[in-house]
Amino acid sequence: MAGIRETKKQHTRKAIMQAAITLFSEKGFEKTSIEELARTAGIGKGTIYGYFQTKSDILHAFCEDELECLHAELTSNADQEIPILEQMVRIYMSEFSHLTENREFSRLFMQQTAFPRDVDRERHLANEDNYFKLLFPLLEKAQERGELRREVDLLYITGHFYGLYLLLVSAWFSGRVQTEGAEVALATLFRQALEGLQPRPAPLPTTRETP
Amino acid sequence: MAGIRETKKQHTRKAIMQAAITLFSEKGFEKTSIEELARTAGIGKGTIYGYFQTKSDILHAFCEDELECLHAELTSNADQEIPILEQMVRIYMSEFSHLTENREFSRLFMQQTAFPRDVDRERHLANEDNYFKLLFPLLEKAQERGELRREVDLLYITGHFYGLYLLLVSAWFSGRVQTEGAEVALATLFRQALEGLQPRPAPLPTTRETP
DNA sequence: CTACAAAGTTGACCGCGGTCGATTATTTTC
DNA sequence: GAAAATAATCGACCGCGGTCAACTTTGTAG
Repeated sequence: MAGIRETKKQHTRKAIMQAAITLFSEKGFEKTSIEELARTAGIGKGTIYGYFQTKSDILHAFCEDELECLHAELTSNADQEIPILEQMVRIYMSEFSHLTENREFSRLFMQQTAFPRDVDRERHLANEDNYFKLLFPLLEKAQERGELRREVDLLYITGHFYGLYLLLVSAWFSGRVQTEGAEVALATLFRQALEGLQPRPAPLPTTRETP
Repeated sequence: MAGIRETKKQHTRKAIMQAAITLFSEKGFEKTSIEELARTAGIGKGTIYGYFQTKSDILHAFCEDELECLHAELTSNADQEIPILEQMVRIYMSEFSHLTENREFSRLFMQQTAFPRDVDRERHLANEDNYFKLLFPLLEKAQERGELRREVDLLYITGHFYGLYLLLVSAWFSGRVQTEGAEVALATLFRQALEGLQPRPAPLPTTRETP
């Protein structure tokens, strides 16, 4: 038996998602009401809550799809031979350019991603682990090539890049960084992180100039 | 003339803030309704909107007070002679320990701080500038002492520390970092940022345990 | 003091996100 | 097949944040 119920459920879920994509893109997340969403999907208002717990959850589901797609894209495009700096810039700029496509949308997404509610913690960690699966191999290779210090934990290295990415996004939302200047800024930050903020020790361990 | 109006306004504002502090601390931000807030402050619901534009604004006002207090505390405690690493850890751990005191509260605050709505942009930038005023002198001194590269823009240096702080907070909210482990994690990240993620070209002249 | 203008206050009202018990559709049991 | 059990759907309903036109209080001009 195919299971009429299961079929219908899948169909309804698709309908909700489709309506969400349409309406969110058309008039934005905030301006779209649940009632309108339900009407567009051809179902009752309450039904939505059988599929998603909150309005934001619908956004999340949508973003997760996007992210999955993005990951797939990155995984296939990942060129493990180019310098790690360039790899990281590419990856995070791909993400960033998704952000710029819908500002309001992305604000909510970033707010929930960076500082998730306790309820979303599990899902959030799973998402992050996916990220690690993507990044770790690249970073390991870079370690082997001698581009990254071997004694630094991969989790920390990931953290550095992600932290600087958060900074960039934050600066973008606050208007301190424009869309056009983002790539340069990110590349600069990444390069500085690689090279270190303190002066590199001179080839000859000469003493300080001024005591 | 004392100005009855001005006096009353100040008084009302104080009353709202006082009610907010009480109720937010007691039952949390989300669980406190504007109506209850108004009742507690002894005024009508609509009056609140003569003083604050949104419910979040009340939170913001409260947080700004906190921040101002924090800044004052930091400015007076700032010891410009200790290593910059330690200075930065102290400053950001002060902030962090404020966060841990009220989780729900802080989530909202961080969400709005890191990814502010366009409406709040101006206020946000002003806040950040305050931060810079606090940090820049310390960083400049560190540059002069040779602890930080002189050719790196102070804005970028600030960015590095702030980005890693964002990361830490994010990891704390997602449960990846516990409250107790935060300081060690942050210090590690900061140290790595200073030293750089790529292998140093020459060994550090300071200490060297294992060849 | 009076009349008028300006500023401040108010609660009924709106639309929203989210809940819930009643209703309908599907599956299981016999 | 019918009947019982379970799952899915629905929209009236709730409390909330936020608005607004009517109203009250304060300041000012003659």
